[in-house]
Amino acid sequence: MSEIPKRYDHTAAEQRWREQWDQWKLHSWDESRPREETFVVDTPPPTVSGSLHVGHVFSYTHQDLLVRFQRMQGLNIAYPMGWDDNGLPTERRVQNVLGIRCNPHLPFDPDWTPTKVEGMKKKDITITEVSRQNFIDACSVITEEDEKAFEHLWRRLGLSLDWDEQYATIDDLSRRISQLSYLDLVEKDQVYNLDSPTMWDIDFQTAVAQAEVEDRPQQGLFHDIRFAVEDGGELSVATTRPELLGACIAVVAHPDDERYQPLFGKYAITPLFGARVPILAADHADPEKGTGILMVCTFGDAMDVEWWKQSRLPVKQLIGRNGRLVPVVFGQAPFDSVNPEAAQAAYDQIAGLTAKQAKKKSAELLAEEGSFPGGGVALAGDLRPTDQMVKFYEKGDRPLEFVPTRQWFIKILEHKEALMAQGEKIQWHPAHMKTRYDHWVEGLNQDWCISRQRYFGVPFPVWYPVGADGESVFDEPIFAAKDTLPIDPQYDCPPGFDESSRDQAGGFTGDPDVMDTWATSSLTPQIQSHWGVDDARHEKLFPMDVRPQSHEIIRTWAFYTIVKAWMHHDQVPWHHVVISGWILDPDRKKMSKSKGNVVTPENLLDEWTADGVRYWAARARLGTDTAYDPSVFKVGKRLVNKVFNASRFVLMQLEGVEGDLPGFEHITEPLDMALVDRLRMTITQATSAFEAFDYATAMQAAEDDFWKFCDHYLELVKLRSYSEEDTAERRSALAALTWGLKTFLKLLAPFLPYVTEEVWSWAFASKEGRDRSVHTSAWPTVDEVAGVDRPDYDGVFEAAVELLAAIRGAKTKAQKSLRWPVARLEITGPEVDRKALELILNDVLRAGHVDPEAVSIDNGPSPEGTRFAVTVDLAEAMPE
RNA sequence: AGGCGCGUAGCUCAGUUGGUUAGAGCGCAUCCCUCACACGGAUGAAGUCCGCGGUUCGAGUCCGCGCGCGCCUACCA
Repeated sequence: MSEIPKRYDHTAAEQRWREQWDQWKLHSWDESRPREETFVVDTPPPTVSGSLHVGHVFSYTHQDLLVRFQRMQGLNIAYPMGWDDNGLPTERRVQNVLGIRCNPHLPFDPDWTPTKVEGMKKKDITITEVSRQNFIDACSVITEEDEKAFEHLWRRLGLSLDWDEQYATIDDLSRRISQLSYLDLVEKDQVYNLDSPTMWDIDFQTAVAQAEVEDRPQQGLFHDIRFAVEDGGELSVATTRPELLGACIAVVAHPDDERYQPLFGKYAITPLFGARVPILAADHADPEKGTGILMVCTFGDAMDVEWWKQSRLPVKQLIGRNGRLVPVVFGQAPFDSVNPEAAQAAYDQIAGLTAKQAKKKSAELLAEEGSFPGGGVALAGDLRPTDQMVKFYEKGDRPLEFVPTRQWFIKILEHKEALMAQGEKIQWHPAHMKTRYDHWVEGLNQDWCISRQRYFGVPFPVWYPVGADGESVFDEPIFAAKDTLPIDPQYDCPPGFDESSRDQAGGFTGDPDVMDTWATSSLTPQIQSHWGVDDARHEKLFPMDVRPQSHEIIRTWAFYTIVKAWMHHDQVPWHHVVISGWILDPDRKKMSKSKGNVVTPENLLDEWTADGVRYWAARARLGTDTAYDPSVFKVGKRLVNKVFNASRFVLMQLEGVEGDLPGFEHITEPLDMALVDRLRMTITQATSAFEAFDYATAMQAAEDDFWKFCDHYLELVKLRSYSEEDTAERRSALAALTWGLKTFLKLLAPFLPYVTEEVWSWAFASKEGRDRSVHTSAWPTVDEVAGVDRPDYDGVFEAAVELLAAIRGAKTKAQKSLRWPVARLEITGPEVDRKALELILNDVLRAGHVDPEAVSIDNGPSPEGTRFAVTVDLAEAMPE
């Protein structure tokens, strides 16, 4: 046994164990072992350019707790680390830090090296355009620093990740597998490209998918606009988007709406632009809302898009990709007008404006005399405020528009049932999180748009022929061969072509878009398993056991991953999804950087120890959002200290022992048997909780019993174990202490990996094999102590605790030290309790400093809720 | 507007299939340096289990209706 320090220096110990674990390769996946002995985790790759905050510490600790339990079960752990450096956050960060922009049409420049412009004045920075490959290289330079920060924190926190298994979502392997996935879906006819109105962010100038859209409340203004009816009369339309009046293709009311039934089939004439538009019946018109009749524009909202698709009416697109109104010519299809000159004069005043500016200007024009056909004012009454929900890109600042563009889609709408069935095959923890998945799948209304008009990302491995007329033939894409991946169609040429025919009539052109980042991160299981690259490895890792993640990305990360695994493999990607909650600040809002309420994790580790911080995370139940409460760190640190000191005490008792530590066959004293019996229950509870992924309950069971071990058992057994003589009584104590401590260390090891390993190394570690580290030692089972008898009566431990508390209470009330001797102790109680008490009476009397001669025990009633009535008379004075 | 979850001590949270007198920690109060630990320990005070109604011998727990909070979906005339 090595020298035991008096105090726990957590900083030094943590560092020492980190290095030792690395040296032992304790967390490495063993590729040679079979799948059934392996536990595979689909680790969430953090967005590396995001900030590190306590939320990360929280959820990554949860994964690690489960992993550590499985490792102690003897399983081979595959727990890799991924980095999400693909996509907009990285693109923006790299642009800002290096002062560059990606231009995928530029050739790769092997001599270019990134230079930081951070801290320079804005006017001194000249933006350099670089090729996509140079941009990707620059990204890896910048993200490397961010990854270092994560890795440093993760290591300090004691996450048992396999650092030899890392990937990044923009690296060659990830790009290769993303492109392979796309080509596989092309072969399976699950992907198509289409020129159609799509949700479009005017600032990022890219298409976005349904999952990336969020609704935000906005205040809109109803404009009541008078339309003339061709055969005479008029109608009034209420709209919040008067700037789209020129895009109006029809006016619709509900088929049952008697007010408008006489008008169906007639035509209306729009004010200002004099367009002749049909008046039609449509189910989506709500008679209660507005005036009950509305204008359909291309495109004001998703309903307009839906209705337009089945209407066969032309598109009159006014909103451009930059969000400004595009120039159009009135009098030419589709912008026909009964008065082209007036229409053009009106439109020229709003062309080039943003939608917001055009809205205001349109209202002014509509309020002018003569704006209504044949004289009068088209804008009726006052503008009326209305609360509306408007679709935004989740990262965007201005509302989405529907703009016709060519995009790639994965078919998901026609697979709702199958995807729902896949959700059924996965165990969700907690179970109610599955309803979020179900709701999302039920509510799908668009196929998955996977193309983005950005520069930094995984390109589509596709080219298009360019016809003799110079137009790209999008219906005849040329796909890359799978064995050439990853490719970039901006540099690489399709088979049979060379660079000279790029973008030439009769030649080819590369697809300019990149994939949605989810198209890559939906493949994290396949990236880790090296699907399509290393079949043997794939078989050993796929499907995985567990996907840990948080609940807000069920509709994206979980959903898309399930989609891909089903389409590629007809399998679920993993058998369990484990959902962590959020850390909320005291106002019950999610902690996030933008709200300025994040706490830097490294300081927490310094102050409260890594184990203490892990304790804090482990206290939160699965899937439950938890208020940030720093007082819990203190409790964690207290537990760490307690483990250290209690262990020191136990091992001091063992100091004189020759040879092996006493085995549990020496456990003969009733109190010691009672300790073993308590631990049987604790082992059972902790194990079944962990098997259900409920680490919080597992920890609570271990922690509660450990405190009882310290506060009660150690106090009771102390004086018996102090004895110098080698008696059976003492040997029983030492055996129980040894086994008890060893078991508690194991039960607490997943939560407090550092301090338990430190203590383990003093007494229990072997040179080789699983017992070298507590973290690979076997998780305790009740079978180990099958040979230890139970005490003859129940409640032995509880009876001892109750009597000792009565003795201590008397001393505390008298404001005496707990060592103060007891002159007389009278105990009365029912027979069954007295029998139990008698089994351990000597231990209690020793711990309470009671002379056995001063005790009387009688049959009699005890007060409600107690076993005994106890009278304690203290001695007059403390003996010298 | 639908759905999911939640509402228990000043605070953060446990509370199994309904079953004596509802628990823990923090905080608070009083006390104790004791040969593992004062980075410790002992003892104690503290609750209308959100409200109303119902089922039941019995409800924090089950059912109904409200109220409040969070989230997920839907909602751009």
